[in-house]
Amino acid sequence: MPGRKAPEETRREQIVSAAYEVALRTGIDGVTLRTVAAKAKLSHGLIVFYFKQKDQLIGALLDRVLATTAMLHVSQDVARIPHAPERLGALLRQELDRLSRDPRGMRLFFEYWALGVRQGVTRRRIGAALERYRAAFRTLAEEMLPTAPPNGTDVTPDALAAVAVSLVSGYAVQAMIDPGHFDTGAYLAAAQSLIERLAPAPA
Amino acid sequence: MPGRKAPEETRREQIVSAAYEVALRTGIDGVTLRTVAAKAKLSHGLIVFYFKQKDQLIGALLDRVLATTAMLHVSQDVARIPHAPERLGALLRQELDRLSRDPRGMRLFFEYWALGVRQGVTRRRIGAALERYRAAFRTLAEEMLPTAPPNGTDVTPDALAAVAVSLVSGYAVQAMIDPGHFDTGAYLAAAQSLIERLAPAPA
DNA sequence: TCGCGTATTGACCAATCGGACAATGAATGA
DNA sequence: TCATTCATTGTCCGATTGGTCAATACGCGA
Repeated sequence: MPGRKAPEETRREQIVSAAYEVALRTGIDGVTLRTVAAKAKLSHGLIVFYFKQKDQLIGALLDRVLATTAMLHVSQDVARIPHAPERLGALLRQELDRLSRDPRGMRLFFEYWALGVRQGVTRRRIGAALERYRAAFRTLAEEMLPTAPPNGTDVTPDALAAVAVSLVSGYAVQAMIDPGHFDTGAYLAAAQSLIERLAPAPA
Repeated sequence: MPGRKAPEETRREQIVSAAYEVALRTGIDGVTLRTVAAKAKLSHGLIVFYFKQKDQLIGALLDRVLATTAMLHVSQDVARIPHAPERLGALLRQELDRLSRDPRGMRLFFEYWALGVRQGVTRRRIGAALERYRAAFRTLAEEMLPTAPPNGTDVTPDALAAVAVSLVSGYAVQAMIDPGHFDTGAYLAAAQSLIERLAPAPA
């Protein structure tokens, strides 16, 4: 039953969505022209029609993965917290919660990350996404660290932001592989305590 | 040229080594009966002879990956440092250095990690390896944290060890994907500073 | 109403995969 | 010395993959 049906740009999005669903269940390896076509209820020839090469579909899928995984959204509730370190701690909690609720996206992120280590294009895009994610934390970090560090040690906002990202991704690595055993509460408490200690006395 | 040549157990090891070399270059996907056979200069039929299923070869390869990646070896030099937090900091530096020198193993670790999220057997083995790695840090953490936490906050040794693991793996995630841009020195300094702040006054 | 362009299909192809298996040659014990 | 054992090879097979392409059905402008 060929013919025109959906507006052009929607088709691509529909296909990527199908690919995303497949990838969430079976990983990048499971994303095949035919599995995606089946999920989208299209012929696999059509997938090739819109994405000339499979790599282009995988590339388009990366966009969605990064958008849903490596994007930091500071909620209103968090933004209202006056004490900066506490705000950072709340943001950390929010991210860990998000990871706990839906770990599937993070797995895809790591799969792409492994790909990116060898693929120049993928690497740059993931690097940029990580940098954006870090930058969001850096804004908070700058408010937390006055020009003169409290204890004489030099903790730059940049480095603090990187540590925050490590705390998030490291949590995923450890907790997702062994959800029953890992003590999320204690982890979060320790992380927040470390951050709290870094700040000058609360206003 | 069939016939007997190498003692039985050596063959398996030789094959796994070949598989490891292949995997370091091309990832798990690149590990194929034929590529491994070529690297080991054997026929691919022989690989099947020793590992009845390809999964068993992949499983055996995981052992090597975990042994070379998620294994914490406390060197003599580090062990000699008297001040506990400083010792932990040195250990952190050692691990980051190790990752910088050879990042390839870590990529394989993450590939297996992504596999493990869905494969029960793989998951348990990676989880156990991570637990061992954490335990090594926990020993140090316990020496650092007296029964009564210094600042009233409850940072358990377990949680501190988990944070240390996060700092290592998080470093890999961020630095390996963008080696030129990431400031390793500042990161290490910040991490060490955070740890230092946690300890009671140095003896 | 009739082409025209194009979105869509399904059949087809070569390559590659994991795995099965008969054939073979070397070492070993009697 | 010879038969037995088994490590080793290469061929073969079915399944799956990414990709090509002719055929086709549908919407739209004339």
